This record gives sequence, structure tokens and C-alpha cells, in this order.
Amino acid sequence: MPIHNADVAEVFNEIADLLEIQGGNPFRVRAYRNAARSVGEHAQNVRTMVAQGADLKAIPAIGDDLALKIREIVATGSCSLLASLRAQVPSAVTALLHVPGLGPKRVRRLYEQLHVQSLEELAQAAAQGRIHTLPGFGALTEAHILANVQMRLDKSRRFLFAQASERAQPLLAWLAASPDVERVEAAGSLRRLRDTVGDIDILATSRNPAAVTRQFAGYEDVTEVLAQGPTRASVVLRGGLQIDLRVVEPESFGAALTYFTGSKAHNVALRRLGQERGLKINEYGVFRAQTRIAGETEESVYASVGLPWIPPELREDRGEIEAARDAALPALIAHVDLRGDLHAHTVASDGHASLRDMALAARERGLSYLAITDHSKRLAMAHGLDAARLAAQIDEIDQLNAQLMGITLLKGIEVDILEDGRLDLPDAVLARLDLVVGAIHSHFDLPRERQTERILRAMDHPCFTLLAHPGGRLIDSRDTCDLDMLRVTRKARERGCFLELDAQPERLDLTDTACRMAKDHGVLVSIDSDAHSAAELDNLRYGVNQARRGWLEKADVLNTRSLARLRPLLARTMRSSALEIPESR
DNA sequence: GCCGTTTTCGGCCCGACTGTTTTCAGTCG
Repeated sequence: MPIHNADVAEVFNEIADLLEIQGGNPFRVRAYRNAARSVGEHAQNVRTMVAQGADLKAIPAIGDDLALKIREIVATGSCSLLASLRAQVPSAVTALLHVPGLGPKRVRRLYEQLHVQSLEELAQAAAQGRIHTLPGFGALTEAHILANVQMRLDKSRRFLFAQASERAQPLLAWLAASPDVERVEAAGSLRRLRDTVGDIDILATSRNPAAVTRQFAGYEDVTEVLAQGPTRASVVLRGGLQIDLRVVEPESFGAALTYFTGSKAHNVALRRLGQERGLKINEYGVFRAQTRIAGETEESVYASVGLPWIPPELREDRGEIEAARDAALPALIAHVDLRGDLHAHTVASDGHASLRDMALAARERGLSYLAITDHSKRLAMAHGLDAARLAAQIDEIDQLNAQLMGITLLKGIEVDILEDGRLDLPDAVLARLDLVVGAIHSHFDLPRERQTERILRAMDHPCFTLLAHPGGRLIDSRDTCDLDMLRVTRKARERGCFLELDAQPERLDLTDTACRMAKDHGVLVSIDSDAHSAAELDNLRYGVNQARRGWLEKADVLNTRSLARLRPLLARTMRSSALEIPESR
């Protein structure tokens, strides 16, 4: 089995889990977790690095020992340390760590004294009342475990950013209207604009914190109060979304906002910087000995360690602190920078609006061009277009463009990339288009090598402009297909074509790290709505969020170009002169 | 187990809340 970075990360994470359950050195545990994260995010494939004799210690958090273990995993597909740890505690036990309320100490006790090895056995033990007899467990803990393990078994716990945002807005407004609340703001992964959100963190300032947490616990949508103290409370809303509220004094607002925005890795790095300067950074402020020297604003916190303010989207400890230190933070793209949209559908395939309505809706939203890219014939259930219907649509768009003012429709297609990498329509009709958007909609589970070759072959077609939703993922229902994005990105660079960031909330595909890779390789990204209705053109904002997390600036994004500057870039990808098209077709 | 213009050894982020504890361990973010 060829090893990928995610496999190595998985091994390291499992080692960390098992070490933790077995009471290992907590710093050693952390070293494995840091390494797992670092390898998982590393752009270059470790297997390739090993094959090329590259220095694995160039990967952050990898030292002599873990470099050796990576080599072992690449060579043998397994790791002897993991095997010996599993001999002491079965790997299935690590699933228990993900149950809220259970940490390593309790999991160890559950395993050693009750021989609980899975979520199912945990639920059983709780239901039979065997857990509260253990030291350190009580009846309440047992009841919580029972409830939480059920939820864990029922469904995944992350929500789409768009859903979480919709739930958070009314709650934030309701809190803001309270006379006891001075300021209130979302923090956490929601503020960092992550594609999915596990729970929502809200920060408020007040001179009367206890009144605020009390009011919060009484919000109409709350189904359960998990915890409630004078400065902090956690609740669950209808639908299972958890909200954590923290209330601080106004002079601590900036420190607390930094702290609760995270990410955890960013905070750790920030505090370490503080430590080097003899400062203690916590959610109340920045302190030298007992004296607060900063904390009212986020800017003051960053300034205390010699840094400019860092946008929340970048706070993942992926180089943003170094970039801030070097005055090299990106000027992140904004929604208003987008001049057009290069991926949208109409009633001709599976969309819900006509050509004209889509054009008018795009114009209303301030866009100056919109590419019509209906599906191709292979996608029969979406009424995909064959060559004749596409030819008719091309004529229809020409006529419409002659009538419409202030918006230009571009002629395109979202053509299926077939299993062997060929495109689903004849070259002759593709060559008449302004752009060809290629996408896979089948055979998502090909082995990595074949999937990659399939995409690379499609990109080599003389009419190939843009690779749509490259990973093919649907958050929560379909994983990203196994694809070597580094090779795809290099091919895009070599071929002069583009990668799409599909802005549908359940896609958001490219991922943030893939956006960054595109930028690093000089490949332009197109942020597209993939709208199937007029309203879905608004999805662009979610794509912009993701692009910001990927460090993209205005210049890195294809559709920030004016139509006049866009056309030659598209034309370069449509090398129709490379085609020998028979006159009769 | 990683890491280093204070260090190749001795550090490694910090505080709130819960439940079971009778002064604090465990968990969480």
C-alpha cells in the first residue's frame, strides 16, 4: 500500500492516543500530535521525499527519531512502536477519547477495570450502571457518558460554516441587545472562517458577567445547559449545535478575543513568543510580572510580542507568525474584488433559472461577467448537454449578449472527465467555447495513481481551462478523492490552466492548504459559485472565506480580473489551433 | 520527542468548570 502523509499522521495520532491512555510523558504525547499535524499539512508527499533522499527533518516537528519512524512507515506500511502499544491497549479504545467528558485517565480506568473497548461497550456499561462504581466516576458522570456516547454514535459533530453562521447571527444579535452586554463577538473556528465548525465560541464583555451567562442559558433555542458559571457557560441548541460563551471585563477584550479565536496551535506559538520576552499571555491580558501591559485590543496583544495584527483566517500556526514578523502578511482577497463568476448552471441542465435570469442576478450582484457551464451529456440525470444542445446554447448566449447591458455571459461547459481522462464532448464543439471547465462526477474511488493520471490527461486536452471542485468532496457525505494535488498543481502551472475553488458551502473545494499550494506555484485560482439558482450566486462569499484561509490575495484569483484582462488568459488555455477539426463536424 | 541569537539539556501555554474530592484531579478549550 503506497503511504501518504495522512497515513503517517494517522499513525502518529494513534501513538499519541495510546501513549496518553497508558500514562506516557505528556510532552512526548504532544510531540507526536504536533508531528501528525505537521506531516498531514505538509505539501510534499513524504513517500516522495524518502524516495528522493530529501531531509525529513526539514518538516517542522520532525526530529531524528520521528524521521526514522516515517522511513519505517513508508518502507513497511507499519510502525513497530505502534504495534507494541497496541499489544497493551487495543487501538479501538482510542475512540473513547472522543466522547465528551472522557480523557485519557478515565479511558484507561474504563479499559483496565471494566474492559470497555468500544463506544458500544461504553454505552452498554453506562446503561447497566457499572461505571459509577469506579473511583473518580459518579452517577452524574455516568449519565453524561450515556448521553454523549449516544450522540457520538448517532452522527458526526461538525457543522457546515454556513449553517453555524446562520444559527450564530440571531443569538449574537439577541445578546448584543442585552443591557448587561457591552460588546459581543463570535470567536473560535467561526471567526477563523473554517469550512466546518465543531461548536461556536462567543465572547462578550460586561461589568456584570453572571447576569450575561444567566441570560445566555435562557436563550429560546437552548435545549441543554452543559455548564454555567459566573464567567463562562456552555449550551446546546436545537439541532445539536454547542455554543460556549465567555464573559470578560472590557479591558481584557482583545486578549480574550485572541485567546478564544485560536487556533490552539497559534495561541501556543504566541504565548511562547511572550514567554521569550518575559511576558505571560492569558485571556485577561499580557502581563509582565503582575502588571498588565496589553489586552484591551487584539492589536495591543500582538504588538506586545512585536507583531502586527494577524487576520483570524491565518491563525493556524502555518507560518503566519513568521510572515507577520517579516512584514510579509498577505493582503487577503475580499468579496468586492470578484468581478465575475466562471461556473454556473441553468435550466438547460440541473439549474433552476434561465440564462437571462442568471445573467440579471449576476449583474444585480455587481458582477460584470458570468460563465454558463451546464453539465455535459454523461451526467444524464442532470440533463447534461450533448453537442447539439450545447451548440444551440452557444447561439442563444450570443443573442442574449447582444441585448444585455452591464453583464456578459461567457460560453462554457462543465464537461465530465471520463474514467480514462477523456472529455465527454467532441473537440469541435468545445473549441467554440470561451472556456472549458472539467470535472469528475464518477469513479471517485480510483486508486491515487490512476485518479491523478486521469486528471492530468484531461488537463492536457487542448481545450481545458479550469479544473472544477478538484477534490470532489461533499463535506459530511463524500471524502476528497485520492489525488496527488501537488502533481495536479504543477500540471496546471505547466499547462497554464486554472484550479477552481468551488464555493458551495458543502464543497469548499479547494481546501485552504491546496489554495496555498496553488499560490506558491503561481497557479491562479477561480472562486466560483457553482450556482444552480440565482440565490446561490451569493455562495461566492463562502469561497472568498476559504480563499482567505488559503492566503490568497486579489492577484492570486483569476476572476478578480476585468473581462478585458480575463479573455486573453482564457484564450491561452483554449489552444483550438492544436486541434485538427474536420470541417464537417 | 522536539528544540535552541540566553540553552545540545531542560525546558515544553494557561485558566475555568465539574464532580466527587473533603482540597483537587480530570477535562476542556
